[in-house]
Formats: sequence, C-alpha cells, structure tokens
Amino acid sequence: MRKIDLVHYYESIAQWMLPHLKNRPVSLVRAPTGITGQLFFQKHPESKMPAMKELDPALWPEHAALLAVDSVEALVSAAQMNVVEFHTWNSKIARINQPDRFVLDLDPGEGVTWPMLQEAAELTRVMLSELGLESWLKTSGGKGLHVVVPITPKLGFDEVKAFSQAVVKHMARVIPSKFVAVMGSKNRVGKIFIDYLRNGHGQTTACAFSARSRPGMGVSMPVAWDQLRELKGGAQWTIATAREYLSFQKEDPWSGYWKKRQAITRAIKLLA
DNA sequence: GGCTGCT
DNA sequence: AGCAGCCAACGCAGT
DNA sequence: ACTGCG
Ligand SMILES: [Mn+2]
Ligand SMILES: [Mn+2]
Repeated sequence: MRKIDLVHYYESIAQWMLPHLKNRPVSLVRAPTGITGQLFFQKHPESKMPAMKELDPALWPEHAALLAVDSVEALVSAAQMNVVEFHTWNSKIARINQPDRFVLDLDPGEGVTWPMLQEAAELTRVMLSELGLESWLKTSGGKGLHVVVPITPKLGFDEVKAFSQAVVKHMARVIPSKFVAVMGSKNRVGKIFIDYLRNGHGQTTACAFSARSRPGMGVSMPVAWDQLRELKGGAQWTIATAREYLSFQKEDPWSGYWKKRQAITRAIKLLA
C-alpha cells in the first residue's frame, strides 16, 4: 500500500470522519517507513504540522499541548506526514474532564472464532440495554469490535471508567466461559477481554474511520446492530474498499448516536 | 519526515 | 549544500 | 520495582 493510497482514503472519507474527530484531542500513530517499519505514537504537535490544531495546554496541566483535527486539510496533511491511525479521547474540549461516551473494546484472545465475537458483541449490547443504555457498534479495523456508549458529560473519568469496569466484571462473572475482565493474554485464551481501560483520562481508542497500521490496512467502520450477524471480521473494510461501500450507504447507521442523551447514574446503582 | 548541527 | 543522527507518549494494571 | 499493554 502506497502513501498516496492512504492520503486518498482520508480525503475521500473526510466528510464521514470529521464529525468523530470534532473537538476531541487526538493521538496519532505514524509510520514514516511504512506499516512494516517502526511505528511511533504522537500526542503533541511538532513544528511542521501546519493544518493541525494545537490545543490549549491548560487542557492537560503539566503536559505539552494536545492536538486536534478539525478540517479536511488537517486530515490530509496528517496522512501526508505518514499518520496512519487517529485515536480520540472520550471527552470533548469544552468539558475535557467529563467524558461524553465510553467504549467497550472487544479484544478476542487466541483461539476465539469470529462467530464467538459476534455473539459477545450481541451479549454486550443486551447487557447495556438492560442497564438502560443504548450503544453503537463499529469494527475496530483490526481483530475486534468496538461498542460505543454516548453519555451526557457529567461524571469524571474515574467514575465512568469504574462503571465500565463494573459492567465488564459483571459479564465475566455471569459468563466466565466467554469473557474475562483482566487484560493479560495468559487466561484470555479462547475468551474475549472486554477492554474497559480505554475509558481513563487521557486514554484513547481508534477513531471511527481510522485506518490501522496492520497488513491489509483495515478501517474502523460504524455499522448498525442489525448488520452484526453479516459482518465478516473486524477488518471487513479497508482503505481500499471503504469508499465504495460508503458510496452505497443512504443513511448514517449512527444517526441516533449524535443526538442520544443518557446518563449512567441509574445504571451505576443497578450494578452496585 | 523534519530539524539540528557538523563538515 | 549535503549528510548523519536524533526525535516523535503515557500511565495503569498486574505481578 | 518492574514489565506489558494499547
Ligand atoms: Mn481492540
Ligand atoms: Mn484493547
């Protein structure tokens, strides 16, 4: 895959991706010698990234300024600077310490089949639904799936993260054959780790429409829940195929996500 | 890939 | 002008 | 104190 293919990909999907990047700090995964070479992670601006926005350093005291991408130009110029992946915070600049969503990142352990992951995602949706929370699904662009839960920004990162951990612990307790709540790959074999650790302050998850720096260059694609059973994998869409797929989509499968207002306060009590 | 400093 | 070397995050979880 | 992790 050539750099120009990546640049063209981001240019072509910018209209869909920019709403997901808007007003959020972003971290970058860069691949100056290609995705088979050494990658590095970048959180702070460097002198020559003209179109990218440098955020107020006060957003994260004791650290250098964070970055944001708020235009097609910034997205394309980043790709020209070998940025492959864009990872976003779960809060927006206006309420930087109050996340407006949390993510359950379904990470399959060794030996987990795709149908098992599909079933796990459906179980996650049902669990959240029983807690009164509506969620949205996207492919990760890698091996797994991301379940995203928008919330009204009110509680802090520690509380939201603790709640997300409680959800995962509950699922691992009810269905221990399928889920684990701890990260280590050791007892993850044949099971799915639901990574709640993405929900801490300053933590990030691959943004919707971000490419991934893996062979094949999958992309994170938002889908409707009723597409889950026909999905073929976490990297079903790639930088080579996403544009054509999107050209046939009439409706945003996440149209409800943008307007959703829901709180986790009741769900916290239900789980306690 | 951009920047700095050395030759 | 050309080139070599260096740089580009961070904190939590678990042991 | 140390490593693995994303
Ligand atoms: Mn994942
Ligand atoms: Mn993960």
